[in-house]
Amino acid sequence: MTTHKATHKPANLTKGAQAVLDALGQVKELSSAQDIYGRLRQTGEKAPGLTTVYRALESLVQLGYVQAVDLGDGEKLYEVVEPGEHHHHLVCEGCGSSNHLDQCMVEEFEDAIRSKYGFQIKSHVLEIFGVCNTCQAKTSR
Amino acid sequence: MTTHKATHKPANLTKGAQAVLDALGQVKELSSAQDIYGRLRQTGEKAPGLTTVYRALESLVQLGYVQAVDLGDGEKLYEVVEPGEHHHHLVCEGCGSSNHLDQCMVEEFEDAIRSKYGFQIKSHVLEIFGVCNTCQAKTSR
DNA sequence: CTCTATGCAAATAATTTGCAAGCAC
DNA sequence: GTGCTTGCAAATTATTTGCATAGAG
Repeated sequence: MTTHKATHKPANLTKGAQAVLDALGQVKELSSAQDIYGRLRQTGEKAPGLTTVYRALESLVQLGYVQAVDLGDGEKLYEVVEPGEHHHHLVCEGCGSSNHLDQCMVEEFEDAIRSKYGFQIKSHVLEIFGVCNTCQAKTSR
Repeated sequence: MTTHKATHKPANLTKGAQAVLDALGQVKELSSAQDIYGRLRQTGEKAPGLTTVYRALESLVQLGYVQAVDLGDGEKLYEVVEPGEHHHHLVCEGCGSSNHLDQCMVEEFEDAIRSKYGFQIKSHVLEIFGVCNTCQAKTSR
């Protein structure tokens, strides 16, 4: 499986969007807009404002560089993805960590759904909650 | 094996919760807390307050009579389900309608995920967005 | 100069919380 | 009376918008 791993060099990005993308690229965990804003404030001295962060995220999502994830707790989370890609998470209720599923099971069903319901899939949301390996050990202690 | 298909008669519900459950049972579409609140105000003369609606929904979800759905647009939607059940939706971006998937594809993967990632699934979220049959016809016009 | 990007403050919107009154048993 | 339920208003939180300034070409 040749995943043609060519991380498109982000271009045409505003300064703010670039800063946000960088900040987002430095963390492995999902981050909220406010997280990013906070992180930028600490790191740089000339950090973009919250408004800019929101606007930057909006365009980055639009451009496909960033994926938005909504875990239902009132704030959206973001993470960097390969342009056009997307993925889903295993969110641990114990430690709050989230790992990517290396494969999107929904796509396997797209054809079936299309033919069964006559529904053409444009996008989807899939997040799985539970207890990760590590936390299972801790809990059963 | 008697499939004992007895729609558990909701008991022990507060007046408010009962009203909310009734209102929710009368609509086929997903409804927001505010929707329900509005509907209750119109219908009855002695309608519960917004606070009560929120609190009722919270307990109904807890009890398993109602399922909460978050489509990522900032407000949670609710619908009545058989106690303990849950299901996912095909949400049409054209007309906003949403239909249930008659089967939860995620459950088929639970074992695979458990053994592959050592992750124990407690719950999950799956919503599919696209264009329904009807709207495809309209759009291609 | 002209246009887009940015930032601050104010505006929204959904939901939650504090607290006093109402009802059930 | 005691305790759970309710409702109103105020508080909270995330996000958006108005508007005026700063920066790029």
